Amino acid sequence: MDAKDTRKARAGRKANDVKADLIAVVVAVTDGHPCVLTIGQANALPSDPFEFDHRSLQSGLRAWVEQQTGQPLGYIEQLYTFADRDRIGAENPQRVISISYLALTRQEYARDSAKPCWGSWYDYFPWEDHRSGTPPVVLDVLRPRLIEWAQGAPEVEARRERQRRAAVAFGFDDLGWNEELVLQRYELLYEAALIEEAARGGQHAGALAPMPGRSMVADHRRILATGIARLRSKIKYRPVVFELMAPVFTLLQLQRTVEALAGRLVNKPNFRRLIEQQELVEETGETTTETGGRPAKLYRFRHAILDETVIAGTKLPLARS
Amino acid sequence: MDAKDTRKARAGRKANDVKADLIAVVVAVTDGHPCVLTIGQANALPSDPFEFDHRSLQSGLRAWVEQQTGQPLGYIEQLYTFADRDRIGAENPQRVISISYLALTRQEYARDSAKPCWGSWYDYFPWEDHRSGTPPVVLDVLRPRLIEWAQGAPEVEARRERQRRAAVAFGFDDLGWNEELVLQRYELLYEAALIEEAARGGQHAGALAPMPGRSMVADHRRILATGIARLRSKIKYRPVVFELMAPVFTLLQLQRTVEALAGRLVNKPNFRRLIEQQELVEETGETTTETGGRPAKLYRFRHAILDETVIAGTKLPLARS
DNA sequence: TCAAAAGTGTTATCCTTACACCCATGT
DNA sequence: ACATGGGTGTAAGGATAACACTTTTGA
Repeated sequence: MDAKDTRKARAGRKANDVKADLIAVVVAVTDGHPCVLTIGQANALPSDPFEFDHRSLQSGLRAWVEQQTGQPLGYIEQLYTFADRDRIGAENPQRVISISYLALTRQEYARDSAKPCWGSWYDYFPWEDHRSGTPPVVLDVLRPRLIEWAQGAPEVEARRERQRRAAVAFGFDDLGWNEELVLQRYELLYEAALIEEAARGGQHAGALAPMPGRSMVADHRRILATGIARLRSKIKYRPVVFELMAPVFTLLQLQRTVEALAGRLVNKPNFRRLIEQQELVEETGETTTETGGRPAKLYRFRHAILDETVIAGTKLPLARS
Repeated sequence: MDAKDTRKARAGRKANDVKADLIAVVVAVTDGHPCVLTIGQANALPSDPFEFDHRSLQSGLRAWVEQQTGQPLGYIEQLYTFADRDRIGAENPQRVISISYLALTRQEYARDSAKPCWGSWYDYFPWEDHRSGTPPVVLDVLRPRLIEWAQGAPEVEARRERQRRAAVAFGFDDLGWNEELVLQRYELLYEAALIEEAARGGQHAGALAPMPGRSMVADHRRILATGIARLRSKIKYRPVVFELMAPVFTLLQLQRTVEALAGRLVNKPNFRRLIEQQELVEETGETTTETGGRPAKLYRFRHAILDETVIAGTKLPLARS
C-alpha cells in the first residue's frame, strides 16, 4: 500500500528533468604554492556537462579532466552536490545540479598542455594563509568590516550572535585560528557582503570598496572553499598529501606541502616523528643537495601502507580490550 | 580563449537532461535498536523526484520527509550522489542521479502517522552488530564463503589480495574489527556475490544458498551502508548523537544509543568522563527510577556547546604555540 | 667562518586505557 | 541479602607539544 501510494504520487508529477554538471577542484602544490586548476581568466573551475557514457561519475571526471588538461589525476573524491546555489542574474531558467569533485595531481604533468591555468588558492582566499602569521587583510580589513557588519544588526541579540560567529570563524578574541573553517569564513563574508559574489545578486551594490580576494564565476569560489576545507581536514587522517608529491622527496618538502595546504606552519621535529612513526615513508638511500644546506635524505611513500593499515580512527572508549 | 573553447565544446553536445532523485536515510534509535525509515515492504528507502521549488536541497528533503512521514528531521547532511549505480534489469533507459541524505530524528515523533515503517538496520546488515561479540554469521557463513571466493581467483597474487581485503574488512587473522568499514564490507560481499543484490545483474545466479541480511530495492542497501558508515564515523567527532535522544536522558541511555550506532560496546566509566569533560551535557537536577537499580541522574544536551566550541580537530604538530 | 638546512634528543603534560571499587534502589 | 544499574577513583602507558641542540653542506 505504502509503496503503491508513493509510486502514484511520483507518476502524477511532471517530468522534472534537469541538467547536471561535473565541477572539479583540481589541486597541485608547487614550491609552496597550493594551486588550483582554472579555466577562462582563471575565474572559473573546470566543468563539463554530465554524460552517462562513463561507467561512473569518477571515471567520467577523470577522463575529461585528463583529456582536457593533460593532467593524470591521482586521488579523486566527491565533494558535494549543489542545486540550491544562488543563481547569477536572478531568474535563470536553467536548472542545473552541480556535482563537485576534489582531485589531487602534480603540476609538472601539465607542461605539455597550454590550456590549464594554475592559480594559488590564496589569490582567491588571501585571509586563509597564516604561514607568516595572521595576514594583514584579516586584521586591517576584515575585522573592522565584520565588526561594522555585526553592529548593523537590528537587535542586541543578533549583534552578539554575529560578533561571536565572526570571532569563532576568524579566531578573534584569542580564540585560536582554525584552518578548517574555510567554508564558514567564506559564507560569513558572503553574508556580510564583503566579497564580490555577494554584491552580484543585486542585494545591495554597496560602496565600491575593494573586496578582498579574487572572485570567481557563479558559485565556484564557494566550491573551491569546500574543497580546501575538505583537503585541510583530510590530510590529518589520510595519507593523501603524497598524491601531491614527486615520487621521491625530502621530509622538508613534504612538510612544506602540508604547510601550504594547511596555511600554517608545523613543528619540524614533531612532524618528522609523526611521519616516521606512522611508517608512511621509507628512505630511498639517496640524498639530494639541491635543497641547499646539508644534503637531505630522500624518501618515497610506502604504498603498502594503504593496504596494511586502515587507520584506527577510534575515539570511543571501547570495552574489554 | 580557453573559456570560449570550453563553451563551444559544451554547446556542441546534445542536451543531456537527466532525472534527479532525493533519497533519504532517516535514522532513529529506539531502546537499543538503530532504526531506518523505509517504505514499501521495508525494502526501499524513501525517495522523491527532485523539485526545484525549494530553496535548497536540504529544505526540499526536510519538507517532503516531514510531510510524508510526520517526522520532524533534526540533523540533515548530504551523503553522496550516485549516478553510476548498477542498473537493475540491465539496460534501463532511465537516467537517474540519486542525491542521498542522512537525517537523524526520534522515532516517537512517528506515532501519528501510519505510513512510516521502521526497521533495525542490523536486519539489513546482520554482520555489523558486534555488541555481543562477533556475530555467528561472520564466522560461520561469511568467513568460509569469503575464503572460498578468495581461492576462486585465477592467480596466486589475486588470491592473496582477496584474502587480505577480506581480513582487513572483517578483522580476520587478529586484525581488529573496525566498525567504520561498513561500505567496504558491503562492497566486498557484493563482489563475492554473497548478497542478493549481486545476483540480480544476471552476473551469475549461483547456488540458491541463503544470502545473509535483508536486501533492498536497487542500490538502496548500498546507500544505507554509506549512511551507517558516515554516522559511525561522525559520532566520534561531532555531537550528533543528541539528535537521536529525548530532550532529557540518562548517561547510560546515551551510551546505549552510541553502542547501537557503533555496533559495539563502550567502557562505561571512560564514556562518562569523555562526555562530561567535553561539557556536552548538563544535569537537569532530576533523577529517574525507571531504569531499574539506583536512580539515575537526568541530563540534557548543552546546545550552547554548538556555538562555543568548534572542535579543534588538530592532528598536525603546529609550530610556535 | 657563517648561513642554511638537516636531523636528533629530552622533558613535561595531557589524554586514553584498563581496571577496581563503592552507592542507591527494588524485590 | 542480592541483583541491577549508577557512579567514582586511580595508576600505567602512550601520544603530543615545546624546546634545545648537533651535523653537514655551500658560499
